[in-house]
Amino acid sequence: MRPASSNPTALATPVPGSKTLQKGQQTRAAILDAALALASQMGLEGLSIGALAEVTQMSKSGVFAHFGSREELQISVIREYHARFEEEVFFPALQVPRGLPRLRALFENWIRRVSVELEAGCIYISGAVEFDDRPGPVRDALAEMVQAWHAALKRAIELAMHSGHLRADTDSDQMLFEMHGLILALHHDARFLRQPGVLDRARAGFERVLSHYLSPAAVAPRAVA
Amino acid sequence: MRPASSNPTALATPVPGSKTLQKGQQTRAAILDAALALASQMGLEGLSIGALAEVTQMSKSGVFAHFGSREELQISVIREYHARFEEEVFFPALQVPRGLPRLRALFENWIRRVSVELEAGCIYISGAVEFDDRPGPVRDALAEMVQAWHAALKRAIELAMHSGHLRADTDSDQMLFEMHGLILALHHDARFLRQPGVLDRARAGFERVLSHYLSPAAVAPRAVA
DNA sequence: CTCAGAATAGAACGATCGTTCGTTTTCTGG
DNA sequence: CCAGAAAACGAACGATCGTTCTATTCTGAG
Repeated sequence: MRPASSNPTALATPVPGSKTLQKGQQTRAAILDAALALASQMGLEGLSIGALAEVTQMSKSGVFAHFGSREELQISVIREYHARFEEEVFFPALQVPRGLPRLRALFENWIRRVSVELEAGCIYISGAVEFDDRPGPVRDALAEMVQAWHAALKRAIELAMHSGHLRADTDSDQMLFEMHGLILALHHDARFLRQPGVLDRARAGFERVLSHYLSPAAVAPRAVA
Repeated sequence: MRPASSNPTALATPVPGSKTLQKGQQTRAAILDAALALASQMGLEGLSIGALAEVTQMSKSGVFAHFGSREELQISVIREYHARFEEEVFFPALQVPRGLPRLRALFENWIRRVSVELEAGCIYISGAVEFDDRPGPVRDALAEMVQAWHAALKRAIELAMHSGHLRADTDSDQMLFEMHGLILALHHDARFLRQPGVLDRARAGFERVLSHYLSPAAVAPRAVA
């Protein structure tokens, strides 16, 4: 994932085989960082090279040269967001015991990511709306990332089924659909309607979803519910 | 609501007091119709006067003159969408007996509206994403309409509570939150991910939500559930 | 039929967009 | 330290944006 440090021998001197780039990748990362913030606020379609140049104190052509086209810039932003999303939501949950605990951790991390972005906006969600009618490589890249995340969630659900935490007849796609709905409603009410306390509403909704799919064996150690 | 026909005496001859406009309102309606289709596909931000002029076979300034500004055009589109939404989703449900049947009708109409728009897109949803970070009159108008719709739904939920169909301790805001989530997930999966069969997934989710909030007295006449 | 006023057209404006090109600055390996 | 490459700049392009202004066409009431 990391740009150049994948080769442990590459500390200061570049690897012979690799392209002799250092400063380039560095400013590219800085541009991408600003682009991510800008796209989170203005949307992927609202992301303009001129505004990006102004923020990064560079010339338009200087910014442009790093990506070759606006489309490539948008795709790079999507990939960068995906990497951060993984690192913030997915990977930490892997250190939680599989099954129900991990599923809970995934949802809690997801919720926090969406609600922390009260001033940032989730690119997965805004991008889905922006590109649901625009075919092309940007839409393809976005859909690929979203589907990868959904697939990971589905695996976590099925792991919880096989662990006996969730009912064996659980429809994992249906449960994922309902979880996703809670996230989207949270995003909508928090960001657009500016409603306070929606975070707990999403949590309560998740508990209600869980209470339906929990296996009878798993509810026993818990309270009356 | 209707522009000029609110006065029953105004059949062909314009009312003395009203402005003597006929052709104007007519082409304005035609423009608005095209604008609604265009905004549904490209988003409210993607709606451009130039493209609108091309579709309606008019000049840019001719289109422009009907609204005075792009913002006013966007707001007019929102209002027009609201009127159609009411006519398609809300009003028909009023002819269904209040309580649970009406609530079911509201959700079913809502679902259909969102899924019929597989090639149109719900402006409430896309607009919420586009304007969640852009204050101004457009956002205000959009938020007003969305909140009015949510308030209507909340009233329907509380009517079902008072009718004894839903549990008396139902948190109507919470239930509305979960219903809204199902709609948003349906919109996302159908329009962006192009998944087939998500309509039934939303219906199943709603039945699950209902099964939790249904009053014990109301579940009796139904099957084993 | 006429004629005021509404409705539309047409041209132009400044601004911004993504992109191209040639030059200049900055870095870096030998 | 120096040559060559990489990176950044600056100016310009054609296109499109919303908007303004003036002129033309159309329409409907007296």
